[in-house]
Amino acid sequence: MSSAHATSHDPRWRRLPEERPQQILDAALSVFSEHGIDAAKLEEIAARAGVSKGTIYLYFPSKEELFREVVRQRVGPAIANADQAIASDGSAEDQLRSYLAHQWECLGLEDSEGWIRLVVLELHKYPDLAAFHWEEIVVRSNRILGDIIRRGIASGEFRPTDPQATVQMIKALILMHVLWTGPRAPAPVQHRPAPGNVLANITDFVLHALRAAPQRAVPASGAPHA
Amino acid sequence: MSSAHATSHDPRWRRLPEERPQQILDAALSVFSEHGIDAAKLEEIAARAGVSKGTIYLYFPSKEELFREVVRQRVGPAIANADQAIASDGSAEDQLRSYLAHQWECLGLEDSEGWIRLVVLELHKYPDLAAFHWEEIVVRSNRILGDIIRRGIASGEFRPTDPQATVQMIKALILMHVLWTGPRAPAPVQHRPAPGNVLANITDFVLHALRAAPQRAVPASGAPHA
DNA sequence: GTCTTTTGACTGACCGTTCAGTCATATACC
DNA sequence: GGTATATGACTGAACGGTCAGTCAAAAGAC
Repeated sequence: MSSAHATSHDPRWRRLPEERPQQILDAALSVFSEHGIDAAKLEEIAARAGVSKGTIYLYFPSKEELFREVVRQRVGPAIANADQAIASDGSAEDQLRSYLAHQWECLGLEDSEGWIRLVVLELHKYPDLAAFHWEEIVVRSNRILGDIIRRGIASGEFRPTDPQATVQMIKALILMHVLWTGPRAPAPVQHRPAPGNVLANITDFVLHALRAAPQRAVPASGAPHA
Repeated sequence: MSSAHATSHDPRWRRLPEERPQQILDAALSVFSEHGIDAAKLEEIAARAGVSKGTIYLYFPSKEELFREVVRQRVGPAIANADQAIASDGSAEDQLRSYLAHQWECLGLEDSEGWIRLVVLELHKYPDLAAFHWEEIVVRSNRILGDIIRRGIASGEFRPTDPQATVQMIKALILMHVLWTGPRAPAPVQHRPAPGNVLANITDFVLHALRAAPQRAVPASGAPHA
């Protein structure tokens, strides 16, 4: 509605040069998540951003560069955030529990499943972006989880293992289960694991795999688990 | 320069109507593995089969139907085979060890990594084929592994868990590690896990996660509340 | 020669990219 | 305030490359 202006119709568009890049990046994130890199159509990104195809090229030089910018401005920070927010005190087991819960929560968000798919499936086609992603995201993320494992081993809570290998076990479980519980899971709906149980099952599996063996000389009573 | 005597040159092609379908299916398997469904080009399949593009259409009505036939005739049997060949005697732990080793061996073969990628990440675009794959391959395969788990639980070798959830843990570990050790892994070469260690690490991780606690004493060792 | 099999140029659709033109807004001038 | 002019954000038709699928003609088999 135009209060000051008495024009007969709403303008077909408004000048919003400051907001355009963000609108386009948001639209691109959702379309890339949904369809992957190659299958994402600029027409659809434009439509979701509420602009026309040509407008995208006023702000980004190409589809590939638009993709890079989405990674830098949207995805990178989101993943970095998923790795933060872990209490640094408490037992290694508690830390690991809260790490798993936080990861599961972050990866359950809207675009995560599609983006994981994209990274696993298509990112290798863009080697420099894959390298960027590896260094900036994966290495950092692995170090955080690795530190939890190492601390647990040092304190005797966890049995001695190769921390790097253990990190990969845990990530494999999380990532695969995100794919399997997401909207494009291969299983018919009625056969999918209930998302509520999955976190508990992963946590249980991981902790049993890592906990130090009981010391035989000191029998004790009571089970840590029901 | 020495042709026997009669013909002036070798024929450019021979009529091989019986062998054509197999040649095309083999070529299609390798190209689909390498590039995925959408990015696979019929020209490339034709070239690898040693025929021209038009010939494919003499034997298969469309790219999608060709893909279906590859699944039915090549991939399905291969995966079924990977699930067989497990000794049915011995302890559950031995069975699980040999199951993991056999899977790892089968999935290390040439086209496996590409197909896993394709199935996990792209198959959902073809819902009826995804349903076919689920029923014919996944359910069957999960039952075999599930039986090993159930037997181990029944015999007391493994702690009680939800067998279905456990099957998914194990499959998640195997599948993800196949992707991570394959040629299109996201990690720079020097950071990839050595394939030789991966099987041992997975086996170790899984067995520790599943083994029943020692029966006489479940100790509260370590100092969780330090 | 006839019949079967194969070829590869062709078609049409699709999509990233371009650019000449449109029009909402800002500024200059009264 | 109102009107003229300038700006540049935005549009969408058009272009060029790619690729699944077609078909008339060529090449083998007999």
